Amino acid sequence: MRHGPTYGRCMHDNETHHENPQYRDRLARLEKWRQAGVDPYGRRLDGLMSAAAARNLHTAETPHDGSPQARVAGRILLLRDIGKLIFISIGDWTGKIQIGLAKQHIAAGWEQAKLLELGDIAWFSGKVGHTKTGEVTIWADAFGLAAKALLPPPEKFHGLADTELRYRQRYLDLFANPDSMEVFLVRSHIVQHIRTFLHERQFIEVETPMMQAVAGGAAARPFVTHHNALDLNLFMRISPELYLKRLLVGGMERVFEINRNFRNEGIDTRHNPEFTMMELYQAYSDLAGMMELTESLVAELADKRMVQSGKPAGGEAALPYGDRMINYARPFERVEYRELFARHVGTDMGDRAAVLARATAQGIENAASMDHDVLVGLLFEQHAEPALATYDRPVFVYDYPAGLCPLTRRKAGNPAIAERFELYVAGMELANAYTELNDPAVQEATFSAQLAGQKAEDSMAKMDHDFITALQAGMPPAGGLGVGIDRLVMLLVNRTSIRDVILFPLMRPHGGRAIATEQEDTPTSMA
RNA sequence: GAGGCCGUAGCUCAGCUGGUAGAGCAACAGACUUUUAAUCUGUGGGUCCUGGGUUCGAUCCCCAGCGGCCUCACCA
Repeated sequence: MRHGPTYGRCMHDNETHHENPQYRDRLARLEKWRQAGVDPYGRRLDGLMSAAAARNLHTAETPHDGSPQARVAGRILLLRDIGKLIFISIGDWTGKIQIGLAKQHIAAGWEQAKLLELGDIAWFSGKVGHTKTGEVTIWADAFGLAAKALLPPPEKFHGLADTELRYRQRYLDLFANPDSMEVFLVRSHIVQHIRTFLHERQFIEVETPMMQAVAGGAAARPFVTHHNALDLNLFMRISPELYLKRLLVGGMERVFEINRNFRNEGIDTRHNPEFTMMELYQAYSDLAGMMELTESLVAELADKRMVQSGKPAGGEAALPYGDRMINYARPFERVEYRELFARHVGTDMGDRAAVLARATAQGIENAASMDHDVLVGLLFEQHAEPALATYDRPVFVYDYPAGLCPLTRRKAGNPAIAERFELYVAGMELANAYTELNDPAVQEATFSAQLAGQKAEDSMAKMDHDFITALQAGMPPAGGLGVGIDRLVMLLVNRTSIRDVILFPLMRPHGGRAIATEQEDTPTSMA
């Protein structure tokens, strides 16, 4: 989209729409800068200090008019012109700092100082002092325009509240709403900490294909795309699992990947079509190893967050989420799938007759002809999962019915149970782990059974023969773990919508489906 | 995909049983050398999401469409 005269909903209107007068006023002011010999779109600035660093230069001994010199740059968020003195608050991604522009100190540049307006990006240098009310202030002796803003910024006190504009024009959200900037800075720190955590445990980070001829490793509908030169339909991956396991076969004993998966499913407060997963595999480990790893990682991250938000480390280990508190103190709660099932469904999950009766009473169609474990899974979702939302601590649910986990090793001495856990926090599935299946014959059989049970419209899944070949070459016994990064961030920064922790969540384009369809018909290549 | 709620000035929001739209901030003109969402005086600014319908008359009622949020379904 080109420069428009306004934000948001009207931006699809073209030149027939009259221009926003504020846009014209700003264009006129841009011309004044040019007439003053200033390029309103500046160049590289050296020797800059962050707003936070500049503020930290100020101490109890600092005199009013300041002593240490600082040079800062940022967006003008507040501007109070009181005649021969202008107070400006600029913001950068470390926070805000006040600038004092006094006519007596600026002299020749005073005319230009009066040209500055809200939203402009500017730099200032001067001494760090304070006002008589104690506000830390850079008393500027030099300044300049770094970039002219032609659009007026959102309201200075309320920020940008319109959720649609916040997601579609995230750049506005980021500079107008400091809380939103904070979310994404914290997100970056969380991901960085995960990498450090895993590197310390001798994992290496890898990248595996996002475009796959066979989309495997999870039960989900994939997106379809096409490679022109090979004239080949490809799927966007729904999981990196089958590739990461190939690396175990190759001898990479501890691998992880933090990257996007794509699932062609619905969108809601916990689901975005593209989402970020951390997936890892550790040779010679198992479910218990994954549980220890997950608990350490999540508890550490929660602890870091508590320290960041000013709570003493080692105290009450709780973080707010929505209208409640989640307590991340170790050890997390552990509960067996079978026990939860019995508690909330009311029968033993191994009791075929009782399960069937319960399912029929529930109104599940064709219950009698359905796989027993699938029925168990349905009843679990209906009764036990909602109960998990009431826990105020993270809960490991472990030992799943084998029929629900085709890529998982069966429990020693109990082939009906798969060595799998899911970690639930505030009712959300946050992590998922397994003792991996490394027997190629069993793997092939479970794949086949899974494919046979698939509905026609879902059967984009195919047998991944090369993966079976890989297992035949020998994969070490291993533990595998997946953690939903977006959801982890949601929990740690207290946002109940996944769109608040994804910079650019998927939005229907303006103009609706018609435009999307037109684009579909357009050739995708110039060649 | 289904249901509920929503779309009003650049931004944040009011707008009664239907009578032709308001505030704050922002903008424009002016005053002001320690403000803190600065203050004070004055001025301008609207396709009330779009298109139909009902009505003497629609921001308001009805229908359809577009977009958003929430709940549900599929999924993690």
